[in-house]
Formats: sequence, structure tokens, C-alpha cells
Amino acid sequence: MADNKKISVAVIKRLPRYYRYLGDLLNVGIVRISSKELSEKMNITASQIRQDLNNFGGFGQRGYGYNVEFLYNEIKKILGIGKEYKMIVVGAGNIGQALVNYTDFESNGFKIVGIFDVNPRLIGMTIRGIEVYDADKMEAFIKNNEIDIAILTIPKTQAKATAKKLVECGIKGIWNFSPMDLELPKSIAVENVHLTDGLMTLIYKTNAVLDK
Amino acid sequence: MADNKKISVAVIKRLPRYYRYLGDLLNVGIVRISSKELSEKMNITASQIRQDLNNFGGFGQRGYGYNVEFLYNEIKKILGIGKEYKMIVVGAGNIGQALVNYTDFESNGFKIVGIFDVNPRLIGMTIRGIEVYDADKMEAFIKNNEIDIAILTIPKTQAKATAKKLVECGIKGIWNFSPMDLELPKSIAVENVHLTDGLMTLIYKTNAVLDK
DNA sequence: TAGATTGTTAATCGATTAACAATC
DNA sequence: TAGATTGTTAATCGATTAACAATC
Repeated sequence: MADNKKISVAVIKRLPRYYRYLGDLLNVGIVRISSKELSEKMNITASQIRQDLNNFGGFGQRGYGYNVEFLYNEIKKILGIGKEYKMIVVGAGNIGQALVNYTDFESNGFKIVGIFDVNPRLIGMTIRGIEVYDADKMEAFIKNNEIDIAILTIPKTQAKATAKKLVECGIKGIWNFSPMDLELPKSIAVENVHLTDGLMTLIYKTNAVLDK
Repeated sequence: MADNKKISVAVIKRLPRYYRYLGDLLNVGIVRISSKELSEKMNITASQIRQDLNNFGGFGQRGYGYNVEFLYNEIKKILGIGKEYKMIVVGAGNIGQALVNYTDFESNGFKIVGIFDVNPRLIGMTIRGIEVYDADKMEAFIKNNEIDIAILTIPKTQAKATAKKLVECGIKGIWNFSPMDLELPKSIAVENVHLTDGLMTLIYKTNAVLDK
């Protein structure tokens, strides 16, 4: 990559939110927006919006603001959305099945193409037309189908070993729904969804609010 | 609340992770741990651990470190875990059903006691022994059953109106799985799980890692 | 007592906000 | 041209890390 300035993870995590708001604006036919107007909608400062965007380029026009469609497409490019990504779900339990059935991913080009489990009662099943395969077949499947992302929805006890195996098969991105941290090489991208942690945070905040 | 120093959200979000690691240590019978040892396990600095904990009190002993069980229980108290919290799931779709079936919550005292939907095909169904009620009954149910937390797993279009209704019924904490921000009074605690945003962040990180 | 490790203050680092010249 | 709003530098704020005296 030519550009070497380090983008902070705080900025990266805001990009999908910008993308979402711009998509909504686009849908209601709004053509241009200033950082000030957008900041009011999103509840952040206009300064932060301009700083964030200028990490990637000057997308606006002085005196005018930002063209919504153009900015939307630029953020789309930055995020790497637009091309199709192939994903597998590892663990065909409740969460795994729910994610397979979650149609929002596909409309963004994120396609689940295989599901894996060790449970014989689940193997052979079909969820939204996608087959549940024996976990034994995972390695070959990943290699033959150029899988980009693995979604890990298996119990705590098997999470680390399975993640290790995925990395050995060449997976570069893991979306981890297991209540456990994975400890993988820095060259592997991991995004955690620790549900119980999130709920505990909410409990704390709820009590904090009530104490006032 | 007597103590007025403002705890940052960054600290709060780390508490469940401490709690998780301490629970694991407790399970394997470890009695004491120093901030240095814990920092190595958790991949953060010992200084940060001591700073974080000292927001709430001095839980350690100079020259010794921290008693694992004591610290575990203190963090449990800080988070407000231990008592039972009653929750409802609003939206009996894929994600809603998966969360009802997710047994980790109950073992922490977070109990789902009702499910609501507008879809007549779902109403009357039972998920893990919990009935799906008509959304019309939600208001009365919340008031009669002292519900603490609502888990929102409904489509984007209805999210804002439903959240508003929940707040009118007296709900103080909302766990929002809708791909949309809710815009509620500051007195309501909200924790968002924006799945598509998270996946997009992962895609960006995966590509960034590959570019190196 | 000597060694270890906390609690806490001070220093550093990074992220957010403010300000304003550049320019559409 | 005058007004608006960006891109960008500078100031501020907050969070993390380092350092060390207190003390178990």
C-alpha cells in the first residue's frame, strides 16, 4: 500500500456508521450535505467528520459540502465493499443459524457459502439452501472455495483450536462470536462480538443511569 | 450515588473482560495474581489494570497482588451482577430466537421472561419454554412483570417507534440489535450490536492486513 | 528486614475539538 | 464578489503508560 499513515481503529469503526447514514440520505434523495448538517444527524462534531474523512482524501468541496452519492461510494471503496466476499459459518448452533438467516449481509455482498459443525444431527441439514457439512471437510472446502472470512459461533472450549485451524487453512479474517479471546498472529484480522460482555456493560450503564 | 468521579466508557467496557479472565482463573484454582501476570494474559499493561481497578477502590495488597476470588466478586458487584435481571425480547425473528436459546445469559442471572412479535404466525409459539406474545400485550407485560432490559431485534423500520414505546413503558436499558441508532433520552442506557457495521469493520481490517 | 507489588502522581501519547486560511 | 464550508493546523482534552513512594 502506498499510503503509510496509520489509521486509528476508532476512525475505522466509525466508517460503517458514516456509510449507513449516507446510504439513508441517498435513499431519500438528498444530493449534498455539509459536515455541520451530518454532524447534527449523527450526534458527533463536524470537525470529527472532516478529520475522519481527510484521513482518506479530500472528498468535499469548499463552500458546498459533500456530494452524498460520491462520498457514499468513496467510503464504500475504503471499506472494500462492492466485491463479493465468501464466508463460512463454523458452528451451526443458534447464533450460527441466525447469522445464516440474516439477509442483510448478502445485500452487501457478504455471502455465506458453507456451514460446518461436528454434531451428526446437524450435518446434512440445509439452512436457507446452504448445507451443513462435517467439520472434517472444512479444510478442503476453504481451499477449494477461496473463503475470505470465517464466522466462529462455537462453544468456548473449542474456539481457540478451531481458530488456529482456520488460520492454518489460510483464513485472514475471523468474526468471533465465542465468549473468549483468540490469541492469533497479528496478520489475522479479528472482530469480536462478545455478547455476554455487551450485556454486562448494558447492565452497568442501566444501573448507573438509575443511580442519578 | 455518593461517588461522583466520572468513569469513562472505555473503562466500563473493559470490566466484563476482567470479570471473564478472573472467572477463568478462579475455575482453575488460582488464588492470587499480580497486575503484571494478569496483564500478560490479557495483553494490556499492568498500569492500565491498576488504574482501571482504582477507579472503584483499592482491591489489591502491596507486595502480594490481588486475591482472585475477592477481585472477581468486587467486579461482579461493580457490574451489578448477582441479582436477577428480567428481560424481554422484542422481535421473534432469527436473532431474537437465537438469543432466547443462548443459555449463557441465564447462568449470569439475566433471564428472558417474554418474547413479543407482531407476526400472527409466531404469536403463541414457545421458545425454550417462553411464549411469544402479541406485541399489543407488551406494555401491560412490562408493567406487571418489572422488566429491566429489553432486547430489540426487530427490523429497521420499526426500531425507533418500538424503542420509544419501550421507554414510555418504563424500560431503562435497551440492547439494540437493529441496524439503526435509536435517539433516546440520556436517561436510557443503550448498547448497540450493529452486526453489519462489525462485519464491515472486519472486512476493512482483513484487507488492511493483506495490503501489508 | 528485604523483596514484591500496589496505589497514585506525573509524563506521554493520541484522539477530539477549535480555529481559520484557502477556495469553491 | 460575498458567503459558505472545506481541509488542515493548532489547542485542548482525555486516556494510557511510566515511575516511584508507600506498604504489605
